[in-house]
Amino acid sequence: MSAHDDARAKDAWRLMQSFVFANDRRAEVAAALGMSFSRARLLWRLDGGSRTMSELATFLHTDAPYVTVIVDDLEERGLLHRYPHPKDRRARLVELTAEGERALASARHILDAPPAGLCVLAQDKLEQLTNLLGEVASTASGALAGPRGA
Amino acid sequence: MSAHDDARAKDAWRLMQSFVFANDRRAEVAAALGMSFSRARLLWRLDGGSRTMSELATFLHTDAPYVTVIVDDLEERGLLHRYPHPKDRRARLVELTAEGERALASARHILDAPPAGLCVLAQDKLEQLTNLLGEVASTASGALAGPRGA
DNA sequence: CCCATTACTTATGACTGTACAAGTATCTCC
DNA sequence: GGAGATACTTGTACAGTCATAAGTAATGGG
Repeated sequence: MSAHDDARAKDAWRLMQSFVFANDRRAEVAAALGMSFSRARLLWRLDGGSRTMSELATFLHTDAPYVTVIVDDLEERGLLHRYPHPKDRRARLVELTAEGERALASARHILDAPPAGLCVLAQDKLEQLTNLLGEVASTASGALAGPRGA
Repeated sequence: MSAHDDARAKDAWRLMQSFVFANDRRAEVAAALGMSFSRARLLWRLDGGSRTMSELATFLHTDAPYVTVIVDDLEERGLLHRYPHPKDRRARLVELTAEGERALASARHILDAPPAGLCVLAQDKLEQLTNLLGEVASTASGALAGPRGA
């Protein structure tokens, strides 16, 4: 890749990063759910099924004791519950409650609202942008799971 | 705007947000500088010239007492220094030291490195993406200042 | 069978960040 | 000229984040 391409990738990255940071919704999600964003991210991870405590620790990039604290808190709020692992009696599984799913839907609703800057783009350009971003995403080979915030 | 456009804007936003979150560099910046990301953001704000304490408080969305604490810390590390306002003896101005500028350059270097997913895009597509993002940015009428993290 | 490892929990401590109260010094406007 | 507001600082309390140490219970491989 030429220096020109590298400069261009840098421009694109800077524009993208600035735009996402300028339209940061994490505080809004945290406020709407009445919890920190990292708790919301844990709920997000439980979308699609149960997880073990250690898997949640890996996902959140944190140590097991702190996951215990977070899961305690969310369980106390009625958003998830723990239950024994069917095969490994050391392990616990965690799944969303109905109320947790509602909280998650609320968070998704906030996060997914596109900023004004995107909405006013011409239809053909919006389609182009989406296709290009889709290509970037598939090239990055990352599953489009929930966002990873601080 | 039609429902179709709205759905398309949503897709673009979701792809963009996921990509930026998946390539979140704030922890890396914090680790490299040995400080929290909000301290790094304060340094970023001083790029381009001095600011008053109250202006920094506004920028960081925090109370004045905490800005005092952060500025105390950064001054103690030799990254910035305070000096009296020439016209308002109540106010203090804050500016980067040479070492603070070096720290800022280091942070910028980390933040600006484009993720692999962008670098492998074809040259013509990369150019298209950059142009579209530039249009989004100018439409959003937001100055491309430093990123705003949590 | 036993030991090292794993899964999770409890306890503790440090740092980050928010918020409020109260203080000093200064500015501005009536 | 003085009262009210502003700029910043000091102090305090609290919540969140995140780490380490040590504990119990269970697993798996030698």
